[in-house]
Amino acid sequence: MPDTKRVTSADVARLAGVSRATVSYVLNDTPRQTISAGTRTRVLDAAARLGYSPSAAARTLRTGRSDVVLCLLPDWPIGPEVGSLLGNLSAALTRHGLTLVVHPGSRGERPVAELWKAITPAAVISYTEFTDAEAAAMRSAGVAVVVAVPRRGRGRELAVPQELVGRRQAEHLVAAGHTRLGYAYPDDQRVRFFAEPRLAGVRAACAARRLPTPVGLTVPLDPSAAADCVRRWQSTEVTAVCAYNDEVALAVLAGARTAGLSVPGDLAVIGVDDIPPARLAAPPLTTVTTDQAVVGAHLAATVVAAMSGRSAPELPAADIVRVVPRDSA
Amino acid sequence: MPDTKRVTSADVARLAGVSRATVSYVLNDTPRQTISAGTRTRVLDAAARLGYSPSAAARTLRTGRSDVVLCLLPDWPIGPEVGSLLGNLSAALTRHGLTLVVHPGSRGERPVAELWKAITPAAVISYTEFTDAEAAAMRSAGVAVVVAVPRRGRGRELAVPQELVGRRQAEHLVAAGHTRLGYAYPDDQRVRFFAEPRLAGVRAACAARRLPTPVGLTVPLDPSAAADCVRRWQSTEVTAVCAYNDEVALAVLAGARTAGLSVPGDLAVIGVDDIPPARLAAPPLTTVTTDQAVVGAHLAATVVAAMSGRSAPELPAADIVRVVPRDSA
DNA sequence: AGACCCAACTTACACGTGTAACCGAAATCG
DNA sequence: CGATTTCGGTTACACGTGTAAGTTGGGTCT
Repeated sequence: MPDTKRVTSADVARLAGVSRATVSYVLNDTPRQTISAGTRTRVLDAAARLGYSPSAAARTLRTGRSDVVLCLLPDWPIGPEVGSLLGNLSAALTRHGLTLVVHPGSRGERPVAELWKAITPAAVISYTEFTDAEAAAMRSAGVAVVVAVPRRGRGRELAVPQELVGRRQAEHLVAAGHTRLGYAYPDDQRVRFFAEPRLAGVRAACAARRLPTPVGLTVPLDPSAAADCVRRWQSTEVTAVCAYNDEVALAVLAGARTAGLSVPGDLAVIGVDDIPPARLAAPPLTTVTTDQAVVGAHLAATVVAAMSGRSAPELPAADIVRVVPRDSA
Repeated sequence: MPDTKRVTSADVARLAGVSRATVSYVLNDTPRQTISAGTRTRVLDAAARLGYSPSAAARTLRTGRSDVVLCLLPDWPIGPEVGSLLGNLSAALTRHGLTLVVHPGSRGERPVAELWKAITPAAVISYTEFTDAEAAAMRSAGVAVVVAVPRRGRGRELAVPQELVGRRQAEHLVAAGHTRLGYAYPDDQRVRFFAEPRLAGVRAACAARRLPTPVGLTVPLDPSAAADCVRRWQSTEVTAVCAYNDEVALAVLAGARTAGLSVPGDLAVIGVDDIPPARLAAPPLTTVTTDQAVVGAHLAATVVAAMSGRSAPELPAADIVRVVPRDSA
């Protein structure tokens, strides 16, 4: 490795025969600063020839803010929906001149506090609450903080209303004539933050229709264990279950198969996410899907709003959560 | 937003009644620099009281390198394996004092060139080849470049040898007595870089045993379309198929079901990845899995090796790819 | 007692950039 | 024709940090 020295704007200036400031003005299209066409092309040419790229560190240091948005991901099992959301979010932020980077949850080895220091992002998106001290520290460093988690205490949620997801599931089953519902709770403690509000949504939908409260069971991703759950549901006269997500729903399907029950005849099942295996299951799985493109765009809009101190826009939640009807319910 | 000014090391120095350099020495535990216990605690105390956190930009600017490793992800459908790999990679890098951030492929809207400038990473991990110009630019900026993609031309691969994955699939089927194999190719053009070498591995295994070359078909993630593929295979006397991954394998399963064939009686199927739905399928899906923890650790080791100019360590490939036997093959 | 060393600091500079302030010349205006 | 604006730049400073190169004063060795 010859370890060539970094090419700086001074090198460009020297080659173009102008001052370093002129280079900066040309490259940043600074308004209210006039540059003759001749020198402009000379500077651009020199920059291209040298392969100049400005130092992000120096720029960030000088201007005080970068165009990087940092997304802190908890230690979740990351599936296609999260991947899709991140892709859409990245695209949406790019449209606003921002750049998304994601930090996967590293088994809590290092506190998040260390990370945002190391990046100096313009904004941080987090799916976990910060301590007040952390939030204050970030604000004082000029970082716009966006917490995309359903806040228990506060009135409105920033993220996709997970209650609504649960409600849609229940509504679909009730519309099909079911009156006694079950809820298939995930075995993974890490996703509790998602599971709780979804279950709450199912409960709310049942309560609104004066139906009995759904009987919840924790369903492991294992056919025989799931079969036990299915038998328990049958013994309590449950005819349809809402699953936390498609994987749990597939477990319920497998459990029903093992227990010798037919779906949806003996038991109807509805999932969440519409992962690719859902439509390949036997029977094809009815599920609830969220339009991640809209969610990504909304999250991006929330970020830019937070950066400019304005308040977040509304998310047209009702329009983006819909049932994908297949054969399992 | 009161927009409090950033607290700098000068503030800490003032409060502790020492010079700014002393603060830096204390906070960085600079070797060969002696600090009395009294001032050390005074500095530490002042820093804690003010909530001081050093400016990453300034530090990066001064030292020339940051401790951030940037991973560029192409526009792939991101599943649990990728998520698991990233989590393990992040943990492994953290163990080396590095921080991982991931950039999800944003539909090619912005060239990657823009991004590494904006982050000033110590290293970049990419799953796509760079142009020579890009690589040169990054090297000249002091970025260690690691390309984790099977290089066609070169002899050895950096990433997990995908050929080996295919070989393992074929070996398992052959060991079960199958002689005429099929290959279920994914419908998604974006994963071609993974699919090609896996298919090559299957071909190689067949050739080594003097078996006919596998008959490849592109299998969409749709039951009836997959059923067509299954019938084609049956008409060419294929008794077992290797699928590109578990999703495609599930499609084959669904196709066989639709076509009225039994698995593994009429057709054996083996997938790749061991995603959670695999064991929930009917029948439970035999699959090939890769130990992502080892891969993550190896990738991290490769990165630190590249940063210090050394050559990459060997990956014990043979030990980490293994078959998960279930009922489908 | 003088030479010397070492602990414990401080002073001073460099990293690469953005931008406010300044400046000469040419053009415009009253 | 003098005053003033506009054009096309340059000089100079600040951002916050790491660290090499001094600078003390007190102790040690010869």
